Amino acid sequence: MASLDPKELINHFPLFDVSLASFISEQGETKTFTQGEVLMRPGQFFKYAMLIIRGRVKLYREGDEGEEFFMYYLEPGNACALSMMCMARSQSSTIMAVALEETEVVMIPIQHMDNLMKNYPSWYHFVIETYRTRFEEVLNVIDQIAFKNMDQRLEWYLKKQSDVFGSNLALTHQQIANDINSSREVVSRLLKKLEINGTVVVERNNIRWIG
Amino acid sequence: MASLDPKELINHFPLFDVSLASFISEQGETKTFTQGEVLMRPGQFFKYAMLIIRGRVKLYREGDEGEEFFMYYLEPGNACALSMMCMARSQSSTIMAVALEETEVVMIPIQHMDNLMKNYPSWYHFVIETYRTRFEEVLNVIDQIAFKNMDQRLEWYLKKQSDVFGSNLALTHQQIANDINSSREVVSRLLKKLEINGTVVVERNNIRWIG
DNA sequence: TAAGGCGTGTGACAAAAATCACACAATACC
DNA sequence: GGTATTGTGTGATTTTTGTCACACGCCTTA
Repeated sequence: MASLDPKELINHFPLFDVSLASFISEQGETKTFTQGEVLMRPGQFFKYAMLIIRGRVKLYREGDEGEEFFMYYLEPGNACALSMMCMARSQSSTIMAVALEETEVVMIPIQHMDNLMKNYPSWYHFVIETYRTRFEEVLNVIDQIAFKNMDQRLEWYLKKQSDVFGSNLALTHQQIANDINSSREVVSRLLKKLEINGTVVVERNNIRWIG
Repeated sequence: MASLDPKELINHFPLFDVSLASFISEQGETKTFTQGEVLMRPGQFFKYAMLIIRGRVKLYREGDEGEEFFMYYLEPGNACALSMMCMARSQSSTIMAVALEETEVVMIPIQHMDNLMKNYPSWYHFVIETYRTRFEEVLNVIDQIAFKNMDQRLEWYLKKQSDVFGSNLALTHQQIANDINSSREVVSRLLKKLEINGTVVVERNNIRWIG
């Protein structure tokens, strides 16, 4: 149970001022999720706002028949926007968040929210900034699936992945197909095109993003 | 220039407490947009948070080639979530908001935000609730376009329209096609199916939603 | 090194949706 | 009333994407 150092907190969350960081380090509980563990699932009621300190979390939408659709990752310095809309009466929002690797999270109980909002301007700046970023992200996702074809969506997806993981993407075609809600064969074919095009190199279990 | 009555404000915004309502009625500027006027356009920097008092606003996403994709309506008692993420450095968010009819809006200058957040808990409850609602809405849109076929999307679209406008929808097939980013012919054919199915009655310039 | 699982490649086909071409009915407007 | 405009209906065709069937290579492990 690593104790929470205000300085380290500010390192990850530069918007926080000192008093906020020390408040959170006192009142927040840190929790470590193991790889594959679910941070958030459909219909859940939130008792904590969650800040990512270490690790990586994958957010995706679930369809009625169990399909998945990747939305974005949370990294250290991010917060889970949905967890901060915590006053919500528990609605069955079908969104899933799972830890991609071992992930350390600061959990702030919701009863502190009023206090935080009222007395720590840097907190609500952070909250608003978090919402804004995620909203933009989700709007971009809509652009892709509303206006673009599979080939462009695939390219956009790979670029987004490489922003997070670097140019070597340890992904199978099947995993990609799941993330963009397509099928393995289609992904294989489109990847081949991109390879000819020179934007990727396709290897077994690995895709090198050239751009 | 209708003066702003705190009581009327609370009528539309039941989450507001009295002190908040009177602050807003003093500091907010009311503005009336005419039909078709743009409240918000791509790349705009916000100077005001906008609350809808009267009328109706249509929000949609614009594609690179000028395509439109309908997202949701704002009605009296709603606020424009994006306008409240106003501290943002002006990002070219390609979202459009236009008045569907004559629409009255309370504009709250952003310099009051800190004060509102700090001293009016009912304000930030309202802000969070606004974000939450819109986020959910946008996630539902993603569900539709990610997981559903055109026929289901059309049905969902019509249902959403009827929630706002009642069962008589004064829409042409072309307008619908624009909103869901499809083509007129496809919409015509699917509407015919829905009519046989018994969920709508198709008339010229009008669709009766039966459900 | 043989066997089996997993990841990938590919052709043939099916389904969904977009596009093209045109007919025609309802309404608006002279 | 006649004409133009706008909205709708419908077949034929194309494009895009998904599905099926199967081959094959790589990698693990027994």
